[in-house]
Parts: sequence; structure tokens; C-alpha cells
Amino acid sequence: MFSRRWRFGFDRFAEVDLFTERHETSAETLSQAIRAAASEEPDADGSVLFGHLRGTVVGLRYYTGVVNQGEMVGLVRQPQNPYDRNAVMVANVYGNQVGHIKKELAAAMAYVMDNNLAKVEGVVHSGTKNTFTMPVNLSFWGKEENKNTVMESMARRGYKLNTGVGIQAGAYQTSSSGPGARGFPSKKGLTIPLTAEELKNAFDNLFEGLIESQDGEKEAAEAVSTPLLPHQKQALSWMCARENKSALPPFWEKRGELYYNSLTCFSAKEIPERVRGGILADDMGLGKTLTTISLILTNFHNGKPLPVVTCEKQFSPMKAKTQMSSRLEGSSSAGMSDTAGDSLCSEGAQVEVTPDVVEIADEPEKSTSKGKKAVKRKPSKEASVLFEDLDFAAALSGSTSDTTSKKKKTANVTQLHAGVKSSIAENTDDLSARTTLIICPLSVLSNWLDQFEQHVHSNVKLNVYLYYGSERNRSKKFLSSQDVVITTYNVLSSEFGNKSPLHGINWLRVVLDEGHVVRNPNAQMSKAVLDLKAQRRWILSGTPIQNSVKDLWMLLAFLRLKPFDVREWWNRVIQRPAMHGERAGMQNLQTLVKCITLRRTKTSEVNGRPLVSLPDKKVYVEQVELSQSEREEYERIHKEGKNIIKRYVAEGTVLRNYADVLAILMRLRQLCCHPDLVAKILSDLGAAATPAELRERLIEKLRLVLASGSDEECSVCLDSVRLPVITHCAHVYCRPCIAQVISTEQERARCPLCRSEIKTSELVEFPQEELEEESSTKSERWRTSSKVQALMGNLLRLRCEDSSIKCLVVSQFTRFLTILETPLREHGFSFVRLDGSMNQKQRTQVIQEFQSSAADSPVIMLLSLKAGGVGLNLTAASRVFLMDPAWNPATEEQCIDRCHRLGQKKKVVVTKFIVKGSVEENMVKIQRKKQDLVEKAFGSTNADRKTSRIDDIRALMELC
DNA sequence: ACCGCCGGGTGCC
DNA sequence: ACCGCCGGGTGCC
Repeated sequence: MFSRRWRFGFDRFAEVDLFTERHETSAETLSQAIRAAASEEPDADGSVLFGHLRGTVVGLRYYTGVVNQGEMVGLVRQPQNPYDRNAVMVANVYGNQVGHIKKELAAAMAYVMDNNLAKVEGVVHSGTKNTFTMPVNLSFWGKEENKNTVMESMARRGYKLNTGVGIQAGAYQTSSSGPGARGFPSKKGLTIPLTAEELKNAFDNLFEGLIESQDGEKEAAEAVSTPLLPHQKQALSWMCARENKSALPPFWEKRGELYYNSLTCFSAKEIPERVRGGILADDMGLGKTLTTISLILTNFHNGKPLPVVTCEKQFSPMKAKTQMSSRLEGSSSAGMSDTAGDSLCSEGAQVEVTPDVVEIADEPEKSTSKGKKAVKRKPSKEASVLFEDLDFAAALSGSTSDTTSKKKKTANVTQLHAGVKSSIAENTDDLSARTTLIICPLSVLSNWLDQFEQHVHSNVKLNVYLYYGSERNRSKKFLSSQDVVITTYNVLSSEFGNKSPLHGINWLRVVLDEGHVVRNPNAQMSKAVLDLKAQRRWILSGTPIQNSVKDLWMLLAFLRLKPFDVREWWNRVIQRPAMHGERAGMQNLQTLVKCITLRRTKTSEVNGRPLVSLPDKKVYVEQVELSQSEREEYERIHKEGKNIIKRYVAEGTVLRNYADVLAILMRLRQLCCHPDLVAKILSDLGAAATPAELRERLIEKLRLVLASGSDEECSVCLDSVRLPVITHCAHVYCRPCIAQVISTEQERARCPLCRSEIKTSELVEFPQEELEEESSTKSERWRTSSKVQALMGNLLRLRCEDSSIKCLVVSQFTRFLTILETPLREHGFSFVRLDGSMNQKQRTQVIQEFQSSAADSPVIMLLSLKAGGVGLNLTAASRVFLMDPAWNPATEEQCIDRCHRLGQKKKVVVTKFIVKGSVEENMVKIQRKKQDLVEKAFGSTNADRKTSRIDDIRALMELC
């Protein structure tokens, strides 16, 4: 412990006891102190190397921290040191103090460090066996603008920083096996930095192509009622192994008697603390929730199932607590006979423990000696006795015992700094820990409850407590007696620092659902998450990397992947090298991630067979003939538009007038669906207009195109535009895409399409889902269209054949959905509608209604093409009608996947309506071309894109 | 620390 | 000798 260290020096000085006491009460271990300091660790981004210095570490004999040759050390300011306010402490990777920086140098460094002028990093190359002092190579890193100040201030005190790319080069290791290539491109050209593109690809691929689990499969405990799919059994097996096996964490190897970390060069006598847990990063829909529930029930202690009480009579598996029923109205979990179930069980008459779960490891695995004592207790028939045994076992194991730690203190044992909390509560199995804490976003809370109900045998009494709502039970004793406690990130972070019971419990397991939501390490939520005490930690996420390597730190820190849970080591060994495009850094990152992550995608295979086999999917195109009057109007507008575009093509101004072109195309596409969709106000770009007016009108046209719901393409990412912004020159891009263009080209930034100057200040935001005025359509009399007729014909036929089949009717144009409501109502179809204008609550409501299998549940969902994220689950439908083609075939695919996904029982039939002899047909051709390009996976140049766009337009308008 | 520094013991060769 | 020299005690910040 921190204060113990000081004792050696302080005992002689009565007055410093005050100081000692202060630290005693806060009882911080050094590693915790460093971790706390690490939250203020400057971001490694954009810092440059100022230079190196050879310094001296003194006072080695007073501390137990050891270092190996080439090992990195941490330099921590100690402004409270009573002997020298300038003191700089030296600690090894594990946070064990090694010594101090010699005082003269410390004085110089203190100024630089305290004013945040530079971050000083140390590496020890020699003298690690010395008794009294050892040399240390210091490197100074910081912002370019601080360089001179730092150099001068060091020089003033007689320390000249060596700026040459010298032999020592500040790297902590120069051998090729290690990360010695860190820092700066070596002159020998050993490291060729990755290009920005390669770097991005590396990030994107970080979670791809991970080796599939070699652990085989594991059956879930009997209490799990749902049979697991093969890949879920695999995941369960992997998760159990990660919790039980003591495989060395990444980069650790055994060298003789010692354990050695090849990245940090740290070695230890003890087996390094393993990461019990990891990241389950399976794709959406592969059953992460079910797998986690299985883990909870299957792997209690020492690989044995959770001891659960079963009742002979059937009742709701969950003890639905008051909050659960009151909070989640509409959730099916709250109902039924839970009160009856409670009383049944509490009376105890029918209480019985299933034989196979009583035995808590009669054959203990090779666990710690302390663990053995605990598990050798006899199996019991009584659940209550069993728990007492466990408590007793915990006492034996000494997890809370004071005597153990006192012994350690006096014996001056090496590992004191690893921290009492972590070394004891986590190294040895604290068999009294029972509860799994699940933290999730509010939006999936009810899903967890439903899934527990759905997948746990109805005669098993699993105590699941929803820690949510103002009436929640904050008793630590109560919470830690539960099997599962579920709460939200918001509740967790609001309790943090406020004598939070959640932080006072030693959890058996903490599960972060949608773990990627925790990203910013400075956020209260992150701190709250990191501060939880648990033996095992899991992160569930369908999208583990959202932006960059930076986000990963939070995940690894949560998992306590030593030593990278301390930001400094993470920055030095992983993040900075990776950001600088060093292959070694990226590779190390990849290795780390691989070791702790299981990720399968829908396309992954198990033993050569697809992970999940979905029912068939058939896609049909149904050609629609326009009526004579529709055709006449279409041809009239087509001719007009063709002439305008022809002129643009001749003038070479297609791209400059792109918004107008889009508007013309839009009008034609709308005509194919329904004549009333065409906006009446689309004024012509009159010849009399000034350039400024012209631009205004172009932008206005683009707004209308976007507002109608059309799925436009961003020319930077070539994908559907996300968070659209409109440039001054009336082109639309994803905000992040254009922001990147502007930041890379700086002042000279130009529109990728027309090369006009673009400025951030001139970008026009466009709200994602703008509400449309529907007044115009309502005032007029409703009329039909050929496409409406085509759809209704299909729907009526289907109702005769099989009235139980549910349909998705999809359009990009929300106003078209509105038009469709009239005939649906007329024919007595019960339907719901889901579009972008709806809030979260409305969406959930509608989805729930539609997904319901009740007899009177809606048969049709009117769905706007882009509504809802990838997570939108509409498996109740097995028939899809795509009313109009999208530019981007992938968008249509995603939409279809909302019903053609895990959980779909029927074969899926998709009908695409395409108007014969119209832009729609041409769009389909272009879609195919795009698909080909995607499949060829090429990188086209900007010029290619521009010409191909013009080609597209010509093809669409049949100008060729 | 196989050093440097401090301070007491000592004092030609 | 108000010195030099010797040798023991001692030692981070």
C-alpha cells in the first residue's frame, strides 16, 4: 500500500504522521493512484518527440519494484513529498515503485511536468540489477509549440536534450521481437509507416477474420430451456474457457521460472493476473443475449452450473420485482403468476435443488490452493446451507482478512503495489460472489427481461432484479444475493461517487451490453464502469470499433488487460505506434484483440456450414404498366427534363446543376409511383435569375429531393448519404465525409463533384427525418395509380391464399405511404406505419404491435425505406413489397434483411415494383452495375466517379 | 557505494 | 592543527 512505503522514511519524523494518515484513510494503492492520474493522461495524438536525456534513478534499495532490461517505467510527480516538492517517482509497469529521479534532474523535470509542457517517458536499459541507482533513458514528448520552452527550461538547469535519432532512440527495446520500432521511423527503414488508407482498413478489419473458436462446443446447463445453436454452444464454450482457464494473457510467456511480457519487458514470479472475460462481438442476431444467459446459468464457480432452486409447479421464472412490473408497461415479462411463484418458493415446501447443481466442484480443477479449501466442502441438499458454506469458504480464502495483508506488509513482499483490492479479490476465487451485473442501454432493458423469461426453464427460480426506478432496492446485501442484477448505464453513472451500492459489491461477473456505447474515457459513465469490482468482465457488442483505436482503450481498461488498463502504457505501446502508422503497433493491437474477442458474422461458417441457416429468400421484379394518362404525363415531364439535361451535358455543366438534375429525376421517379407525389412548387430555374438566386433555388431543390425521402448517394463514400449536409454549390454529402475533405484540403477545399470552393460555415444542415407537409395531398380527392393497383392486387390475392402472412410495404417516399393508407383502410387491412418521423417510444410500440402473433395484430407495415437502424427486427413479416427502386442496392438489401434474419421461420418473398419503360428500369440497370463494382472491390479515382455519374444520368434519361 | 560526503580521531619519520 | 590525513559510518526524495 502507498502509505506503507512511506513509513520507512517517516517513522523517524513524528510530524509526517499526519501525511501518512491522510493517505491511509484514502487507502489507495499505487496502481490505483496511477490509474487515477491516467484519466488525465494527455492524448498521445499530435505529440512530437522533443528529445532524450539520460537520467538516474536513485533509492532503489528502498523499494521492491523491479525492472528488466529494456522495460518501460512510469514517471509520476510527487508534489506532496515532504523531502522535496519536486520529487519524481519511478514505477514499473505494474505500478510498483522502483525509486526516484535524482533530485537535481527531478527539479528540472518537475517544472516541465507540472506545467504540462511535456510528457516524460522512461526506459531502463541497464543497471537493472543495481542495488542503489540505475540509469534511465528519458524521452520528452509534447506539443510542437512547447518544444522550445521545454528545451530552454531543461537547458537552464544544465540538461541538454539529445535530439538526434541516436542509438538509444528512446525505444525501450531495440530487438526485432519487441516493439522497439516504436517512436520514429528508423533510418534503416525497418518500419514503413502505414498509409492513412491502410491504417483505416486495419481498423476496419481489426475485428474481422478473427480465428474462429477452437474450443469446441459446450452444452448449456439444464436450466436453459432454449436449445443452443452450434455457434452459440461454441461461444459458450469459449466464454467458459475464458472464465475458467488460466491461459497467459497476450504477450506473456514463461521464461524459466519467470513470466515475461514481451511487449513491456516486464517479468514477474507470479503468474500474471488473467483477464477473466472478454469481448463477444458477434453480429446482431446471432444470439449474444442467449449465450450470456447460458453462461450465467452454466458457469458459476469452477465450471459448475449456477445452483438454482427449482419448483415443481410452474410459475414465472422471474421474481418480477415491483419496479419491473411498474416500469416496463407493455413488456410481457411483468405479468403472469409471479406473486404466486414467489409465495410457492418462499414457503419452502416444494423447494428442491436439482442434484447436478448442488455439487459445487467435488473435483476441483487446478485452482489456487485457497480455492481448493473452499470447494472441497461436501455437497449439500439445502440451498441455504450451501450459501453459508460459501461464505465460510470466502472467509477461509482470506479475501477480506486483515491478517493476510498485515503479514504482507511486514514481510515487505514484492507485490504489494498490485493493490490489495485487485490481488486478492480477483486473483483468488471469491466463492461468495454470486451475482452477475448486466448494464445495458435503456432501450434493450426490456429485451433482457424478455429473454430471461423466454430462455430460462419455467420451473427454475432465477432471481433477476431490475435495478431501475426510484424505488429500487439499494441494499448491498439484497443485491448481492440475487443471481442477476440488471441496470442501465444511466443509473450506474448517476450512482457513481454517491455511495453507490453497485460499486460496493464484489460481483461475480459484470456484463456491458452494447459495450461500444462506453467510449469517452473522461465521461462519468466510463469512470463508473471502470470502478466496478468484479471477478469476470464481459463486453457484448455488435460493433466493437466505432471510430478508432482510441475507443478500444476503454474496452481493454474495463477488462483490466494488464498493463494496458493504465492509459500511459496503452498510449506508449499501442495507440501512439498505431496512430503513427507503425505496423508493429497495429499488429500488437490485432494480437491483443484476437486474444480476447470472439466475433462471428452472419456469413461466418461452422465446420464449413453457415452459422445460421435462414429460410429461402426469393426476389421477384413485377413490371408495372402505366395507364394511358399517367404515361402521357410521364412522357411530357420526361421530355422537358431530357431537354434540360441535354443542355447541361452539352454545356458540360451537369455537375454544377446536379441538384436540378436530381430534382428532375426525382419527379420522374415520383410519377412512377403516384402523380400526387410530385411537388407542385418546383419552379423552373428561370433564365432571369441572378447567380445567387439560382444557387438558392438549386439548394431548395436538393432539400426537396432529400425531404421526399429519397436515398441519395454521397460521392465521397459512395454509400447512402448519412447525416446529409448541402454545400454552397448544391451538392449533398455525408457530414463526416465532407468534413474530412475540408480538414485534409484545408483552405483549398473544393467540392468533390464540381470543384467549387467549400467552407464549413456555408454547409447547410439537413435534418435527418424532416417532417413533410401533407396538407396538399389531403385537400385533394384521393386517386389511385398503376403502382397502387399493382400492390393492392398482390395484397388481396395474398389475403385469399394465406391471411396469416404479414407484409412489409416499403417506399422511400413517406407521402406515398400516406397515399397507400387509403386503399388499405378501404379494403379492411389492419396495418401500422413506421417512418423516420416517429420517436423512439412510438417506434417500439408499432414494432411490438406488428411483431405480435395475436390474431388481431396488424398484417401490414408501411415502412419507410430507411427507417430504423440495422437492429430493426421485423421477422413477423415474410413478404416484402418494394414500391420503388433505391439508388443503392445495399439499402434495399438492408431493408429486406429486417425480416430475413435470425428468427424468420417462413420463406421470404420480395416483390420489387418497377415501372416499365421508365427511369426505374434504368435505375435497376445502374444498380446492377454498382453491384458489380462492389464485388470487384476496386478503388476508383475521383475522375472515374465523376464521369460515371454523368454516364449514369445519361443512361437514366436515355440520352445515349 | 569497488563511490562521495560527513565528522571524529589524530598528528614527523 | 584555525590544517591534512586516515578510516568508520553512512547513504533517495
